[in-house]
Amino acid sequence: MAQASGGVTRKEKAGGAVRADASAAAPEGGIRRENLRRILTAAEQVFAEQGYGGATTAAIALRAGLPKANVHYYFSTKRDLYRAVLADILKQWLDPLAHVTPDSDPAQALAGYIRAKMRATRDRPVVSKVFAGEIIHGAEEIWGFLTADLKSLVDEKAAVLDGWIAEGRMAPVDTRHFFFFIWAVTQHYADFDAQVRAVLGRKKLTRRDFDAITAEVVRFILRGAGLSLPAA
Amino acid sequence: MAQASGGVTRKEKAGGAVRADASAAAPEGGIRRENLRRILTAAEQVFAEQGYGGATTAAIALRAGLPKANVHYYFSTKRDLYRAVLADILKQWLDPLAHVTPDSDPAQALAGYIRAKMRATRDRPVVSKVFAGEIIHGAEEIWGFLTADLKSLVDEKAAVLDGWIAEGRMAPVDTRHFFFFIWAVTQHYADFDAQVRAVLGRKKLTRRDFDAITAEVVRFILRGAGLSLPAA
DNA sequence: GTCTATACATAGATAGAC
DNA sequence: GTCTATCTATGTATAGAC
Repeated sequence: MAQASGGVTRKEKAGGAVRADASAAAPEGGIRRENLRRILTAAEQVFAEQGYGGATTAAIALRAGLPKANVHYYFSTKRDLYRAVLADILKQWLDPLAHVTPDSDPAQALAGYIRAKMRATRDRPVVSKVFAGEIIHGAEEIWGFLTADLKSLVDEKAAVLDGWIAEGRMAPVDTRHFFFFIWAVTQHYADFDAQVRAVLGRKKLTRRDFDAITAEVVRFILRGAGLSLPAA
Repeated sequence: MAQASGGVTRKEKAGGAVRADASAAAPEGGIRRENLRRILTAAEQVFAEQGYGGATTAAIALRAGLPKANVHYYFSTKRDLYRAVLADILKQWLDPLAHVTPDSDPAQALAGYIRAKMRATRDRPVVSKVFAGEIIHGAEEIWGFLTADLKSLVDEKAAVLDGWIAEGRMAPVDTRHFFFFIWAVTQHYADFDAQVRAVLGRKKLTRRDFDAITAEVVRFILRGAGLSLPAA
């Protein structure tokens, strides 16, 4: 409130980008940070619901609770904002694969990976939908990520699985396609949830539903790799 | 050329919809039919590439090789055109499931279904992408189809599989989710082909690639159901 | 039945007061 | 750093000559 903006004699360059200068006492610690977060969250939802083409900056601003011009202040173009949303998403996309290491038990490691993917699906379905839309429409914006980061990681983890196969610890499958199968099935429950609910005749899937589905998915995929979990 | 359009004294109602009246000798059999086909094909591609929101009637008209106004002559709104494209798609969506009947051999029948789905994926990837986009964004337009036609068909076919399970002819799986798994994996190769190509490091998947992938998919899914094909 | 020209709305983006 | 008012481009849709 008491934000005295006048009287600053120091010259300031226009167009500064990364500067996190919080002159004049930001009361609750970073309006900028807060607004960025609001915009990114809102954008993620609108892009997921409407697609890139169908999303409007007005709708994003509305959901973020900010005026339209404010969105353009932080992201000069709609495409810029879209890229930022994708960058945000990619950061968390690779994490779950950490479960898969050469010395782990195949069934346990893969089950862990699948469960992590299903958990991400349940907790942040919008993320999966934005990602899906991007790939369906050609993946122009994340082509570099797919051909570099994702490809190397898959190559690396596929090699781990190939090792397991060589040791007779799992059935001989095409390991890279095996990852595709895992992604296909897990993401299906985020991206195609409308179809899943329609066919099952459910208005909404409960947490309990999701746990049951996860167990079924794990069983199915492991069996496809000639594995199974101890009955516990 | 010699198309005498004047002199018709017969009164014609405006806004007639379904009339297939080919007055005044259509030389090569149905300009209307031909144009409708061109528009629908073009629209299918543009919707697949850009999404509903990103698609423009101008782009569709351009690809159809017709003036923009002509598109609006046949489909008064963009949404109408979109609905027509979806209707076209839904007609062929259920067909492949015909393979699955109570008296068929489980492995053979399911393999046939999976192969049919993969073939459709390869031959008409755009169809799958339009369908995917529609579901991802809430399936408003095809909700009726999903909850009625698709649901009944799945319920019916799931009952067939439940029968097989009761007879011990396949592993006990949740049969409706089993269909989700099949759709997820098969459609992944149409909808996420960009990701598949990026990770495999291939510019384009050949016909041979596709046959190999299909075989791998069949093996994987059947094994997930405790089945396998005779080695042939 | 076809197509040019155009109306009308809304989109993305910016200028400039605060 | 924020936001009202506005510019310009583009989109959907239509009127009306041919």
